[in-house]
Amino acid sequence: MRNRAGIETQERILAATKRLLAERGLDGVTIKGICDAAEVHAGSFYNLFESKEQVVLTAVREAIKAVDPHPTGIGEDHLGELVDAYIRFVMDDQDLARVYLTVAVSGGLTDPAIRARVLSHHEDRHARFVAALGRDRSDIDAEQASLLIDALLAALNGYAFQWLLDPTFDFETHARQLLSFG
Amino acid sequence: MRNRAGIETQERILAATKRLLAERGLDGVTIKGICDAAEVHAGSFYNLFESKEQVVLTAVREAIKAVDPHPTGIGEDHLGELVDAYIRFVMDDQDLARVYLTVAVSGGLTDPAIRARVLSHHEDRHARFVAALGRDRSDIDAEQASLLIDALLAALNGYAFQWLLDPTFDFETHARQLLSFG
DNA sequence: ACGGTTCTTGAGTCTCCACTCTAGTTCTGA
DNA sequence: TCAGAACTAGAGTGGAGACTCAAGAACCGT
Repeated sequence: MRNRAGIETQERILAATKRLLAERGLDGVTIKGICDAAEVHAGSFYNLFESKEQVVLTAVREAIKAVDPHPTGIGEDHLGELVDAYIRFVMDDQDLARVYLTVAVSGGLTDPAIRARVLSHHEDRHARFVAALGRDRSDIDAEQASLLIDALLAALNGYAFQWLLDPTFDFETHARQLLSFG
Repeated sequence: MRNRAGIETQERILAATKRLLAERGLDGVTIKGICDAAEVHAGSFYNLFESKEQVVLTAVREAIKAVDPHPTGIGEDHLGELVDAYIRFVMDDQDLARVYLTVAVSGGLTDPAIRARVLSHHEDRHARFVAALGRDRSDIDAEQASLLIDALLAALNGYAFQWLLDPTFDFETHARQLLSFG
């Protein structure tokens, strides 16, 4: 059983990990960095977490959960709502969004497990977007719809990446704009 | 003065560095990895290169040069030609393209110098694309043109990133498709 | 207020990395 | 061909990073 003090430091460590992940990316995070930021010594860290990997995975898992709060959710029957949901995710919890994007980007390139996860997540999203588009526009055939969604998601990802590099980039306006094409 | 043997080893080391950068990203590259891949010992490496940073920068510089062979080039007056040039860059020298993209992505997140470079390169490209669009379509005003190019470049970047994660992704077809929108 | 559990500390281990050094080998131009 | 320069091998250094450990301090149910 965990003491109140333990739970509190655990949360402090997790928060520090998220912040550092968002700031420095996967490889920029060190135990020393986390411990300094959380004002904790290495021994305490390892009393509360098994390994560096575990904190990072915990942080990432929370971020992924935040991207997709409702896998087959309500109120996302239309393309506009799906895009809105993504915009909201990015704007409402910017730190968590940065964690997700940073890890997807830096981890996707190097870690096969993360890459597989990112790609499969992309496929899921693609399917949902295509379904929504089909509902909105019955005049488009399946192949064309798939290509349109490819372009939409690519542009959303491109914007997200740009926002990662330049926090002043107006992600929301740009993302919303995309719906007026096609 | 450099011997023939030295020049050859130097090239082997540089080639290995590019391959590893493309495969593992900025942080995944180690001297040991490079030396193993190039079949060389650390002593030889440091006889031919000053530091790890130097080889990496050399590799990256070559990659950047390959992205933009003609900063104010001929035969790029139209949007289609600019997009074609980018597609050609990605398809013709895939390893170098991967180096560029990987470093832009993994370095852009962590290294302020690389980030600044990526962003300024993006701005340059944006300006050239907007100018080309203006030439093709005089009916579009400047602001609208800028937004359209934002979307086009974001989608191109998104596709490039997807191709990085999944080498079987058909970058060429998708990129070409983008021109039919807007 | 007592005893067992949980927390914290901080020095210490182990491994990996970038980089150095030296002694020996190969090249190359005169 | 031979001397000086360039190259290579491979052991070694110093530092950073992940993780451990033992001993004392704080916590908490009884």
